[in-house]
Amino acid sequence: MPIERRPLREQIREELLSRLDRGDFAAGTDINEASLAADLGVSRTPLREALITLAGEGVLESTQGRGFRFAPVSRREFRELCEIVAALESLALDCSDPAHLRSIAPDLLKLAQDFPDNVAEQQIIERHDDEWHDLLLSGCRNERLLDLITSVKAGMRRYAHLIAGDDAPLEREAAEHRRIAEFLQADEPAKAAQALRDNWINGMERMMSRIP
Amino acid sequence: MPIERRPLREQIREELLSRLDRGDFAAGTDINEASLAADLGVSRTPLREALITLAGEGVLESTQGRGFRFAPVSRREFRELCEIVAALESLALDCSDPAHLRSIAPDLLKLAQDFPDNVAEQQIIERHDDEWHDLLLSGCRNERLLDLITSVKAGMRRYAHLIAGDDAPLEREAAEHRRIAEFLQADEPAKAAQALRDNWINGMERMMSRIP
DNA sequence: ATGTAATATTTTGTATGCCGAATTCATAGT
DNA sequence: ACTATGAATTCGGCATACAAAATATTACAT
Repeated sequence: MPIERRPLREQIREELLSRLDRGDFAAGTDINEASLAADLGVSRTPLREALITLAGEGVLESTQGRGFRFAPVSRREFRELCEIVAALESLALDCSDPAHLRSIAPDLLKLAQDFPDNVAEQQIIERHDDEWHDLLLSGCRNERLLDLITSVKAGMRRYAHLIAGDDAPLEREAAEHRRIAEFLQADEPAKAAQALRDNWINGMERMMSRIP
Repeated sequence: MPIERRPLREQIREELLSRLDRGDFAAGTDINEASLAADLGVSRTPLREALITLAGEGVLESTQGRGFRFAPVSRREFRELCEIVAALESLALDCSDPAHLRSIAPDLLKLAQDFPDNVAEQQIIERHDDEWHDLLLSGCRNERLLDLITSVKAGMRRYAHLIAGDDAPLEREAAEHRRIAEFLQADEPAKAAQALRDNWINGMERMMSRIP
């Protein structure tokens, strides 16, 4: 087996993102590099490198002399992010091979149907949703676009833990996923792309009330 | 006057990008951190921070143990970037205040007409083109989107110096800009957005032959 | 008591140093 | 002559050390 050898900065970045998912960090509060580095068991150098990448992705803010802090959440920014991801994922569908889309349609349908069954834990649901979108975009031939989508979605993880509870929206989410998959199966990619954009906009509106 | 106080990493990033515009760096060749740092008169630390940022924007690549290199150019990647920027700028138009768009239309028209006059120097032309697009997007209310566009365009700077020479494409570029401005003046934002997307796709095709 | 100035402390930003991995060059064996 | 193996060297990754800025604290004056 090939043993894992990746830069510390990447591992740190992922650790910070997953802590973010758990809602560990209070938005807007400053990050103390020394204490966080000690907590993670690394030195400040790779930590700062991770912080800088996260700042580039919009997860963090920084100001001269005051270091980094988790960017505060806002309805406005969440709307902006959703609009962006909607456009990007829609473009990704356009860049995909229609034949491939048809071939994955059954799996997408199946995944969408499994959705409401295991509403056990929050983390599971998010994973499930990500998995669905990843599969949807798996046929996209625009590599740069996929990277970009991943990066923008990282900026949305600050909002992830706000979804907790409330099952009703999930069923609608699943219904919309089914709808998209059906369009793909029927070989109507344009309609699927439109439904995908709608899905993001609807999901945004469902979230809005939960954001301060 | 408020004296400029910005992190070194940002100044370094911009210096590297402007060197890129001048075609100073051969794509694909490895970067030697120590010598580049010495050349810039800074230490490796802020240089690496700038390199990491640029890698996040797709300007550089990095592999474990081999450090950073300027990502090689390819027709494929250039097409991918153009498709992305076309979609993003189009979205930015959608997010703009129609009234504001109408109000800047005359200026956009004027700028587009000035275009072919001063074909003196390459740098001037690029600045001019950037200025036009910046003005076009100046009414966009999606801040995150504007940042993202800036970031993606940074990744396109590797292709900038390939445009040198050849005036014919520039006139077509100017004509397309005029067309977009006219749609805005006529209060037809949807058609303007379509023309903008066409502009990027056409510009891409004009460039294609120049990329190895 | 409150505001301000001077100082101390904390924390970021930058520089330097060390270690290990990766590449290169040399040498030996086929 | 060519490949393979090992030594030497270069270079990136990470840690540590230092410098500068910002914040907190205290003393003093009004």
